[in-house]
Amino acid sequence: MDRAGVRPPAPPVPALDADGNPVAGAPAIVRVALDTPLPTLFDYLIAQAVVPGQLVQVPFGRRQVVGIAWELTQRSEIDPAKLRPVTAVWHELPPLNDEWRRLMAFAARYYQRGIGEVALPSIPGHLRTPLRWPRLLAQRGVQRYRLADGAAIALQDGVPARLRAQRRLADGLIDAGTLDADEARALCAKAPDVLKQWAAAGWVTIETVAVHEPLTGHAGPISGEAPAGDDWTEDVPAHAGSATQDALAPDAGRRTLTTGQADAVAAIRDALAERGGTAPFTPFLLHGVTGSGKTEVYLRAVAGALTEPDAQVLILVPEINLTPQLEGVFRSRFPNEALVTLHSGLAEGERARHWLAAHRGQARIVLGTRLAVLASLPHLRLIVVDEEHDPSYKQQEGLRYSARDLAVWRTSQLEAPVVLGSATPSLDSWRRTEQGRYVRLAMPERASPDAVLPRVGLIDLENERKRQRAVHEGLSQPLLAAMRDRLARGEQSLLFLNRRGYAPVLSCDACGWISDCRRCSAHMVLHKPERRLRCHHCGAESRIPHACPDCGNTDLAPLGRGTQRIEEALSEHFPEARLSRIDADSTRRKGSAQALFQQVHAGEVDILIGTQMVAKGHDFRNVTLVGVVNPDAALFSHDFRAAERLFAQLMQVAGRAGRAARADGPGDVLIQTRYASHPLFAALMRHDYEGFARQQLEERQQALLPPFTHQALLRAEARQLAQAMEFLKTARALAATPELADERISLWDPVPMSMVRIAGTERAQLVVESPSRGALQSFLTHWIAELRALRAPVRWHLEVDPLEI
DNA sequence: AGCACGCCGACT
DNA sequence: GTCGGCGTGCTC
Ligand SMILES: [Zn+2]
Ligand SMILES: [Zn+2]
Repeated sequence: MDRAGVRPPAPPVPALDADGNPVAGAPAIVRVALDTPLPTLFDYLIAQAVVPGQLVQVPFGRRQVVGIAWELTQRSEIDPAKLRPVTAVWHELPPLNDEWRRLMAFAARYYQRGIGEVALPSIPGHLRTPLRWPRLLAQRGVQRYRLADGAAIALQDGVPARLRAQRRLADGLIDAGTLDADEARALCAKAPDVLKQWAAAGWVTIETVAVHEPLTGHAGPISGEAPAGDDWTEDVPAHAGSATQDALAPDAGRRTLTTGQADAVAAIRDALAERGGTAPFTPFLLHGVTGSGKTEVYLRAVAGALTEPDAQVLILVPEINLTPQLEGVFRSRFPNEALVTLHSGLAEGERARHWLAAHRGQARIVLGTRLAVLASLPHLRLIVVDEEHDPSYKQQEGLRYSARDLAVWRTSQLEAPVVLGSATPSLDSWRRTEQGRYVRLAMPERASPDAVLPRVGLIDLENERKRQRAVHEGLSQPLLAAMRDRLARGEQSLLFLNRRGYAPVLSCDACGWISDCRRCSAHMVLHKPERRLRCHHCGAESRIPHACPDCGNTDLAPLGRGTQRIEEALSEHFPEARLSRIDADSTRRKGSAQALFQQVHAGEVDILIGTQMVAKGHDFRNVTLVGVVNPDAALFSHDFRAAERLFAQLMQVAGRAGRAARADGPGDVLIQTRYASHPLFAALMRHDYEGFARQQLEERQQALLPPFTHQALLRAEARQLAQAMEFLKTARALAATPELADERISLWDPVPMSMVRIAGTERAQLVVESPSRGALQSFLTHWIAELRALRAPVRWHLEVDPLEI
C-alpha cells in the first residue's frame, strides 16, 4: 500500500538537461491544483524538479499563488505562448501522497467542485504562504513562547503602537497563540529580551521544546489531570463527556468488558488484522445505548491499530470544545503515543504544526472535528466517528462535505476499518446496516449496572390547560414541582430549550408592529441582559425601542420564550436557587463554556438552563431531572429530517439524567408537549431507537425520501427573489433538454427558501433527486457545466446530500 | 474568487 | 481635468 510518507522523496524528474534543454520523453508540464472556482488544473512549465503532491508557488494572472503539483504530462492543450514556469517548489516537504490526492479528487467529483477548491483549503494557511516555508519544518529543541490564558487583551493594550517591532511580535503571538524562538526573532530582533519581560509580567510562558515535543507528554489543557497507568480510570474527573463517561463508569475500572463490548472489540480487531486479506471491506456501526461503554471500544480498537508500527488512527468528534475530556482520556490511555488535535479553534501556527505532525507520520493519534478527515495521514489504519449522527459532521458553507461519509470512503479505499458510533444512528447509516453494507455492532447492555436509564415522562400541556392548572412562563406545575423536589434534595435540574435570547419577537399590541429585521425575513430576537434586539441570521443589532416605532405605544410585549426568559422566570419562582444559563450567548468568550460547566460539576449550580450545547458531550453527575421545555415546533416541521434530529437530541439530553442518578432510583426526564400522543414520544419513553427508526424508515420509503433516494440542491441568491427564481427555472429547463434529460432524474419546482431573505439577499432552491447515485452524479456534472456557461447574474451553488431542505 | 481594464458621473 | 462606481473578462 501507499507509504509515500516514509518513502524517500521520489527522484527528481530530469525535465531539463545540463544545458537547460528539455530532455526527450521527460514530462515537461506539471498540472497544478489551485484554489479557484474554475474546475480545472492549470498547466505550468517545469523549470525545476517537481513530483506530484509537492506544494509549488506559481504565477496566476497578476499574482503569485500556492498550488499542489497534481500530475506530470508531456504536452499541454494550452497555447504554448501562455504557459509560464513554476516559480518555486517546496522540496523539503514530503509530497502529499496518492491516497490523499485520491481522497481530494473523490471529494471534488462527489461534491461537484474543482480539485483545487477542495484540496487547497484542506491545507493550513501557513503552508500556503511561501514566506513561512523555510521556518515550518525546522522544529528542533527551540524555545517556545505561549500566550498566557487571558493575556491577549493585556498584551494588546500593554504594547504601544510606536514600538513597531514589539507591536508586530505581540500581534504575531496573539494571532498564533504560540511562537517559536525563530519565528519570534523574525518579527522582532530583540524578541528574546522582550519576551522575557512579558513572561515576568505573566503574559507569556516560556517552554523549551524538543523535536517531537508537541506530540507527546505535553500538557494540553487537560492532560495531567489524569494519571497515566493501568488504573487510569480511577482518577479521571467524573464530569466527562458522554462517550467519555461510558469509559469512566465505575466498573470500567475493573477493565472487564460487557459481552457487547467484547464482541465489538473482537470484530474491529479482526478487521484490522484482515487488512489486505480477502474479506470485503465493511464499515462498523457501533450502536451503543447511553452508558454502554462506546469509548472503551474506541480505546481498544485504537490500541489494536497502534500495535502496527507507524500506524495512525483518526478519531472524529462533533465539536471538540464540548468534549474536551475525550482528549484527556486518549492522552492518559496512550501516554507514550503522539497525539495531536485538529479543529477550527486552533491558532494558525498550532494548526500548521499539528497538521504537519500528521502529514509526516509523527502523530499517531489525530483527534479532531470534521476538517480532520481531510488531513494527510500517510499511515492511516483506523477511523472512529463518534456520534456519527451529529449534524455538525456536515459542513454548512463552502465545500459542503460530510466528514462521516468521506471517512467511510477513505477507509474503503484503504481497506481499513471505520467505526461509526452512536446511541441514535443516522437513519442513513441504520438503513445501510439493514442492507448489509455496514456491520452492526450492538451494545444493548450498560457497562455499569448501577447506571440506569432515566424514566421518561410526558407532561400533557393540553391536559394541564383542561384542568386549569396554570402554566407559569412556559413551565407547567408538574415540572416546577419536580424541580422544587430536586432543590430540596440538593440535586441538580437541567432545563433544555433550543432557543436562545429572551423572546423571539417583540411586538406592539396596539398596532401590530413586530420586531422584523430590515435585511432578513426573520424577527429580531430580544436579548434582555444585553439590552439589544438581535437578528440571529445577519447579526444586525439595535437598541430595544422604548416605544413602538409605528404608533408610539410604550407597552411593547415580548412574545415567546427563550433561555433568558426561562432563567428570569426561575429566578423569581425559586429565588434561593443558584441558576446557570449555558447557550451561545453566555459562552461567547473563549473558555467561558468550560468555566460554566466547571461550576455545574462543582455543585455550585442548582438549575441549569441550556440549548443543545448542554445535550452534547457533558455529563452532569448530580443532575437527576431533565426538563424539556418546548420540543413541539420540531414535530411538525416541513423538514423531513426534523423528527430524526429531535429524537436524537432528546435521547441525548435524556442521557444527561441517566447516569449517577439518585440512590433511590433512576433520574427523570419530563417533556412538556401539547401532542402527548405523538409516536416519537412513545418511542422515546421506551428508549426504543429501533422502533423509531423502523417507523421513520417506513415513512421515508413510502414518500421516497432519503435514504431511499439521493438528493442534491441547487440554491440561487440575488437581490431580487425573481432573479433567483428565473435562474432556477432556466436551470430546470436546461435539465429537460435532450442532451441532459434522464428519466432516472427528477427535479422539483423551484421554490423560495423558507427563510427567503438573509442580509438583503433573497434565496430560492431547486431539489434534484434520483434513486440512482450514479445517474445523479453524472447528471450534475453535465448540468453544472451548462449552468456555469449561462454566466447568470446570480450567485448559486450546488449542495450534494443536503441535510436540510 | 481575485484582479484587472474600462467607460461614465461628481469632486478638487 | 481625475477619482471612483461596479460591469465584463481572464487566469495555465
Ligand atoms: Zn404600535
Ligand atoms: Zn437579519
